[in-house]
Amino acid sequence: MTIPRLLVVDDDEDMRSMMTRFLHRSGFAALPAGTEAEIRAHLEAGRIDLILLDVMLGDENGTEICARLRRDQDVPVIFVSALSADHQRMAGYEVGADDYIAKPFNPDLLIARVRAVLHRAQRTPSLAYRRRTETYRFAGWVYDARRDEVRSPEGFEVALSRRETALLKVLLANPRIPLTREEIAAALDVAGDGTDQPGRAIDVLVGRLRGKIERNPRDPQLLRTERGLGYVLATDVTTEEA
Amino acid sequence: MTIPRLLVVDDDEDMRSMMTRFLHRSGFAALPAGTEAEIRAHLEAGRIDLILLDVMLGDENGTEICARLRRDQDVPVIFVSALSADHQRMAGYEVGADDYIAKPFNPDLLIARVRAVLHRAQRTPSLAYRRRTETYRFAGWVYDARRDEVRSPEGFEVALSRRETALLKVLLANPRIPLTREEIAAALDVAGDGTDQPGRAIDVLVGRLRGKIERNPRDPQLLRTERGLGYVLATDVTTEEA
DNA sequence: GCAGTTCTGTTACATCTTGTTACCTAGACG
DNA sequence: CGTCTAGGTAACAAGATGTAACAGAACTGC
Repeated sequence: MTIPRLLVVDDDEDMRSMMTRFLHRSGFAALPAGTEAEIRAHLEAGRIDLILLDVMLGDENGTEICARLRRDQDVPVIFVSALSADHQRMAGYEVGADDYIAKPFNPDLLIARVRAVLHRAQRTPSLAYRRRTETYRFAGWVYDARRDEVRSPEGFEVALSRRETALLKVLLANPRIPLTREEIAAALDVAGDGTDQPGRAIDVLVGRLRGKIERNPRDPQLLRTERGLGYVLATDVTTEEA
Repeated sequence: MTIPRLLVVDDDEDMRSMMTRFLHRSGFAALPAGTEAEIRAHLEAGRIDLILLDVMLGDENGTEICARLRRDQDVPVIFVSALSADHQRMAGYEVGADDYIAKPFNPDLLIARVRAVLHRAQRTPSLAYRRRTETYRFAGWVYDARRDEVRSPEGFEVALSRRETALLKVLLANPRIPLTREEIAAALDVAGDGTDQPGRAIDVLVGRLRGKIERNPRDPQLLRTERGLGYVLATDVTTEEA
């Protein structure tokens, strides 16, 4: 079972990054999107398991977007909105929403409801009555989250620093999805204070992780560079519950 | 589509009949139940599409019932409860609920949420997403899109830059079809801003790719020039699904 | 506390990528 | 053969990325 891929649609950058961060921490892949065109592009480009859709998108309207999507897409949609009156919720369900969450929301509750919808959509087993994923495998490597240890394909244990481990987790939560330095930094700095310096910390961190998990760090096969964009874990990841 | 059959589990007779009435009015079959034994009897006796489960059932506890049901049943469950605090909701989702509705509730909203869960539960779990072609072969060369690597007929891996790889992909997608510089540029610049300068970037790029995949770059056999028109990949291409 | 070790961000410089420019060659055509 | 034009490509420049070296922070064992 691969990691669920969610689309986070919100025109507020802060809200989007906040939600993305929480989702990443909970083991989801979260892709940002701002317009209907971007949503459709993502749907065509690859598997999307669920869309978190803001109702008020500047001049756009989330419900109308959802209604149009529903004409040819059955992807699960959860509305996230500051409009919490019953008739507004009703409008959401009428255009085919799977759930409707009022802002401000409890992040843990959001995650729980995302899991519930995903479970019902039969794309991922609900983690509710199962253990949280504890083991990730990729390209022969194994990351055991419980023991917090990494083993190479040959079985040797590789010591990663805290920061390197955090980076690996972020990547494992988003296999094959290019992440910008900003996204990575945001996911690493859970207490993101927004003071994002334009330093090269992420580059150096990536280089250090490469030095430990790449066969030939000068020619990285796993942790690839997306020039002008960021980095991507260029392999599939399988997960197992403990 | 037959009429959905719901189980209404509540120990309060008034609440039960009220919910049942609303459900009937909305075209559902609503069966009352009060205990776990009754629930299981119904599940075994016939099809049940969804359970509306009160959290506080006298001396029984709805969440525990749900947790036990989940061991062998995947029937959708919506909790209906006067307990609306976040941690109480979380507890509901943790035992596998599909939704959690606080009392008192708006009957129309209840119906809408029932419909949403039913829709999601009854949808076909197909939604197979098509894999993209992963391997291209041409004139002995192999381009593995998954690994993003190119191998010469002799088996050597050839390192292409991102831009060169993109060009190769465009050509592989259009074998034997001459492409103008404008068409190539448009295909390469996904975020085509329309500002197409008449520069020689494509010519130089073609030259660089030739330098890597042509036996004799001065006498190109694969990436031919169509004088006055553009360039063409002068070979057949076979593709394989992963 | 304290000294040694490890971790992590910054900096500086090397390297890689890619578009532009300038100049050259190959064909076309008379 | 001379001229003209499209195309080839070396050289350059700008920008992005890789990484060694350094220093302060954090941590460890005592």
